Amino acid sequence: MSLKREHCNVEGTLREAGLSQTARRVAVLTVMIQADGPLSAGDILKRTDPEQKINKVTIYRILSSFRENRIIRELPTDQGMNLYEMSCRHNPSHPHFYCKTCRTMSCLPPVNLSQAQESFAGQNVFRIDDVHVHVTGVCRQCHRQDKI
Amino acid sequence: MSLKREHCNVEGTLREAGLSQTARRVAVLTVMIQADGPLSAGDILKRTDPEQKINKVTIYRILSSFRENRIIRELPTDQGMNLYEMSCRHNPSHPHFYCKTCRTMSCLPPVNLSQAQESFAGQNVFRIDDVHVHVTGVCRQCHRQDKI
DNA sequence: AAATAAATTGCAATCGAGTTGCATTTTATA
DNA sequence: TATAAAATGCAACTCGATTGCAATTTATTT
Ligand SMILES: [Mn+2]
Ligand SMILES: [Mn+2]
Ligand SMILES: [Zn+2]
Ligand SMILES: [Zn+2]
Repeated sequence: MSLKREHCNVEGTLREAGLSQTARRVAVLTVMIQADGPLSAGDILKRTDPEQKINKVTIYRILSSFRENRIIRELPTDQGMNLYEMSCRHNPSHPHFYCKTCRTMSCLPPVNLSQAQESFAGQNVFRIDDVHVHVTGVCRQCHRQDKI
Repeated sequence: MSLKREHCNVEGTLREAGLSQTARRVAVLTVMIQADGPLSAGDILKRTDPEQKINKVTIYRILSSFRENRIIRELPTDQGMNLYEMSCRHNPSHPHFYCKTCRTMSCLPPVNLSQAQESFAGQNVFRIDDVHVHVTGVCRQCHRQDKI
């Protein structure tokens, strides 16, 4: 489920999103593109050049701007913190497996939900306790009330 | 997607789970059974009898025991807090729709994932931004290492 | 290149859902 | 009733994430 091969271009991605090219954004996006799985804000901070000593607030603000621009997607965990991964054409939306024991999230191939239980058996999955589908968007009521 | 009609019995549910019948547990479970959608810990606190003035810590501990006994299931939101709903035979696992605008979570009927986009169109869904499948359990590595 | 306006960043403080330790109260069992 | 076990309240705490504001950096215009 890793990508690596033929992935996004940092400068081009920022330009297309209309985000100015700052050293901080380039550093964070480079980490995200090179990641082989979902990362937490703390993971990202650790993987940036220590010389840059980026503030954690900056990490969160950059992650927010990336999320708003669909450069990354945010994956909530059962532990109350979020993980992040690239959301580009090289990495379309897919299921994730979260191990409650080692608290690691791993990516799973896209699959038909009704076949999920059997299909995930071949992955790094010993036991499945729950399969949860989470749909996000805007409801009719909010659209009617012009909240968006 | 509401239940109401022919739902679980409070005393029987606690007994089957091996949980002692305390006034607090009865109050929380009654709220959960009567709920017409996922509730937050704060929602539950508000819906219990003010005369009982239950402590929020007690709410969280009761929710944990209910979750461990599969009486309820926990639904993480994009806002960093959890919602809870009954996890009994009357309410099998199903997708949820979370509106980013009004921050309300509503239940959706079980559906084939590949048909999700079209199938959810008839619900209180104006626009779908993301369909995320979240699988929870234990990975092979953790099982091998006897962490469980 | 220098000046200006706009956007980004760091720092400290703060938020808030959720947790922990411990004393007190309630429940189950004898 | 007496006793042990479990549940609860209270206060303090954790930690990921957010906010306000001043300082810095970037983009844009002379
Ligand atoms: Mn992934
Ligand atoms: Mn539901
Ligand atoms: Zn694991
Ligand atoms: Zn809404």
